[in-house]
Amino acid sequence: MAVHVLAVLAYKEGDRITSTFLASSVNTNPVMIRRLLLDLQRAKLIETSKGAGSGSRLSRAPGRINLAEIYRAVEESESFARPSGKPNEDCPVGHCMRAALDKIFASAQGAMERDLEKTTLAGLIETVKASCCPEKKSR
Amino acid sequence: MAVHVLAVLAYKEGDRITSTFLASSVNTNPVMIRRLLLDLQRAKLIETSKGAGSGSRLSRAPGRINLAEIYRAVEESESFARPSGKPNEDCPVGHCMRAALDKIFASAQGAMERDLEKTTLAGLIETVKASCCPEKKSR
DNA sequence: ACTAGTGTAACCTATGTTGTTACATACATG
DNA sequence: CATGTATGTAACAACATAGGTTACACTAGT
Repeated sequence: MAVHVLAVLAYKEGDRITSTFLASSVNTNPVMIRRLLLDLQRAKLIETSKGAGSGSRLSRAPGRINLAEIYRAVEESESFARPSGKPNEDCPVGHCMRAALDKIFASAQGAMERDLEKTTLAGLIETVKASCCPEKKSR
Repeated sequence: MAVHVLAVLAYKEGDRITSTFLASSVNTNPVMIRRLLLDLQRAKLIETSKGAGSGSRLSRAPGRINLAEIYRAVEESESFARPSGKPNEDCPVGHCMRAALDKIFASAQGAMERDLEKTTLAGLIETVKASCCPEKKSR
């Protein structure tokens, strides 16, 4: 969903878009969008200004933003891979295993992000345009 | 957690272990374990027999089981990456984007699994033994 | 000052996950 | 064959989490 928002921002490159507009575009409500925008701001992917006539825009060209960055920007607040964060160290082996697994899993996640880095926001948009929009142009 | 269970089974290689034993080892209850074992059976990672004096054991040597298999065995029933499965196709671009994203994400997940394939259950256990157990040997 | 917008908190609801109890079934053993 | 042990599975409560809603303070352009 973060990607969807970024894609809209990329589409209207340079313009400041309000969270209300984004919300209706992604079909959710402004608050969810704003919560998401905060993450993206922290990741320096967008710039947001306050006050009347303001909104958000990309802080970089869509060709210089890759999907791994977006993933990271939202992933850390969604903390995947740690659903069972029990400090339940009843057996020492379990705790050691966790440490070992964390390392292995971090490596795997690294591999995944390296793959995501290969796609930029601009590239994604082109793919979308090419693969789908010709079929149905209106609406 | 699935890995934890498999590790115990690997540790007691060949023996049939009851779900009750595994449950206390992982500090959960037998039903959770059995639910997990069903996934692992489907993935042909373990064999389980019914009746008295029965239980589960690995169906292959721990050196021939890699973490990607385990991940796949449990992941499909946990269906990660599809949390927002809304059929909410209010805008056509959104639907196309989803398709494109699915492809990209599948690729990324593939990269991750390829990384996980590099570690076998036996390898993991060795790592655990080497990195941790020497420090505290008892309990 | 007024208005349009963000940032943020409090709260509710729906959904999923975990834990628990219960029971039918299967099988090994005496 | 009777019995005890273990799995498979369903039903349900307890809990955690995500998503949505409302409300309100604050900021900046007009």
